[in-house]
Amino acid sequence: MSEQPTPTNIESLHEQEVARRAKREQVRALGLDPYGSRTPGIVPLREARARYDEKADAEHQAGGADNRPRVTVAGRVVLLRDTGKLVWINLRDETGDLQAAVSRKDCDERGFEAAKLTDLGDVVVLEGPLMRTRTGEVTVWASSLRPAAKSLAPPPSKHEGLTDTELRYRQRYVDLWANPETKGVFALRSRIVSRIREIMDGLEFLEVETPMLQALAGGAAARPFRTRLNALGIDVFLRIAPELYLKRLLVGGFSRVYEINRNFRNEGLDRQHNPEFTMLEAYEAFGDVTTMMDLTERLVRESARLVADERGTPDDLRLPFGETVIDYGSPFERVTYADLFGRALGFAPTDLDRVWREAEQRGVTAKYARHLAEEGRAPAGGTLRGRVDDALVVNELFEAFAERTLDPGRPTFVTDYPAAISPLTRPKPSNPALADRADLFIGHMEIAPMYTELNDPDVQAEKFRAQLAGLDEEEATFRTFDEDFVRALKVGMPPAGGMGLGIDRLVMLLTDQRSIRDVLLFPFMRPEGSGPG
RNA sequence: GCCUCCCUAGCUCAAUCGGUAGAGCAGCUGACUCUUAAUCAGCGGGUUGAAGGUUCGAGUCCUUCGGGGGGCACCA
Repeated sequence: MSEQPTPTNIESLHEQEVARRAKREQVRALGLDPYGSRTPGIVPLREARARYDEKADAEHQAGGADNRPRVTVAGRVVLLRDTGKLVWINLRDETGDLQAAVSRKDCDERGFEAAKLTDLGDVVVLEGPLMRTRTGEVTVWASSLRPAAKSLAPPPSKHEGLTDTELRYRQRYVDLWANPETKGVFALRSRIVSRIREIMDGLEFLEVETPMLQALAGGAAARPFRTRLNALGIDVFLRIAPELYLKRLLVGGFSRVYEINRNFRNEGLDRQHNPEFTMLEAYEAFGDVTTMMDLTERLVRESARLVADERGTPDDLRLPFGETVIDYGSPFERVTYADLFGRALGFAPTDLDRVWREAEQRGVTAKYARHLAEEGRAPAGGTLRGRVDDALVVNELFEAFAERTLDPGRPTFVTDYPAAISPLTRPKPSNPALADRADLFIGHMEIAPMYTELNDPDVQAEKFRAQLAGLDEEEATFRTFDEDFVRALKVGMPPAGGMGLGIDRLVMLLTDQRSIRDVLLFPFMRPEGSGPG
């Protein structure tokens, strides 16, 4: 046929693909299309198994009338046992596995011949009555079999599946059919996101979509991806956060908005970071950090409940994550930033002499020295104090030594963050050095920050300016002052609470996956074959 | 970007101190109408990620490159 590979081509193919191509031709010679066609009435395998009728089967086996339910099923061939005039085929679809048998006596002739030409990994359609074998296995006893998709690729080990992590990520389409657990993770992810949408919609939050292509990449402190808008001849950025647009909607009069969508950050890749990741961001007019904490706790607990239901233990919201068990059922812990700092370090974050001494001893200020040196502003061997914001150094100590002391099994809100590291957050009226910001930690991961949003345009403008002051040239190109956002605040934004929930990390926790790549269908991978050879 | 470990047949894995690459499954040929990781008999399959180097001899040691895992840095 026209699409047959040339001889030189065929030599380059692996023997197993050659064999499969030959069988595909034999299927065509039978007058069957190896790639199938529209097929009505296909019953999912789990449903087919459920339709098995014990009485009808017994009646038929006793020589009575054949009232056995008949089904049409389709699936990928995951096991194959050819005993001559009887071929056993184990099918798999997204609902599970089911056995079928194709006998020379009971199947149509072309179907039987096609069964003999079937390989592991092929997709086939079978039709026939449901019966139980002598060993008790519910089986579709085929009256017909039709090919639906010839697989030319040799399948992974039918026993071990696909274990090579690189192949699992690069060829997710194989991983998904060969390792059913993988499909389970992504099905659960989908249901978790649906549940979150249900809850948000039920609370009358309006789901919106805001720009992913932005002329200014604001709303967070991260390096953006830069791209080009040819029509206007300008550079634009993939968003690092939707925050500044969602807040504009509060100005416009929407009182509760949320968005579940992708953010892009041009940073490192590791077990908790992918260049694109999914966030829920929500804003509530006349809310504050505490209403957002309540909302976050509810979203996380209800998501955990969904997973617990799935596990068949709906009343036990303690779920495993690696070696630890996380308790989603009890009220989440709350601890202030200063208390946690003091407990872990043994002195208060306001004791700046001690902070600087410890920071330099413990080496957390080294990177600031390096940065200043790179910019040629380094004080030769001198102290950094006075040149680096105290709050940044406090936070270095906090992240390096305090965060890790949190109990990974108890979801915990850390509250009252320093105002200096929270530029979009409203300072606490009772203590302007602190911000009305909280962060939820679970399993040693930061899952969600929550804020009382800043809505004074003058204070916002001042914070933007302060943030821009110390930037190098490269950073300055994407951290431009967002004039329009300040203009929006001048129009007047109601007081509001806001939050961002990292969906991928939440799914990691709830599906017990230690790598973000295991909860992303297509995690970012270096392109194949880019180098020499 | 840095450190470190890994890459052997289609898949999953072996190969002692540097001694001339094996197994199971898959594939091919044959047998088999209740098997289910089917079984039985036979057969083929490798530039050991790539390129250099050391050595009488390299899957094994060294260098560079590619890809991956883990860690650091950056960040959520």
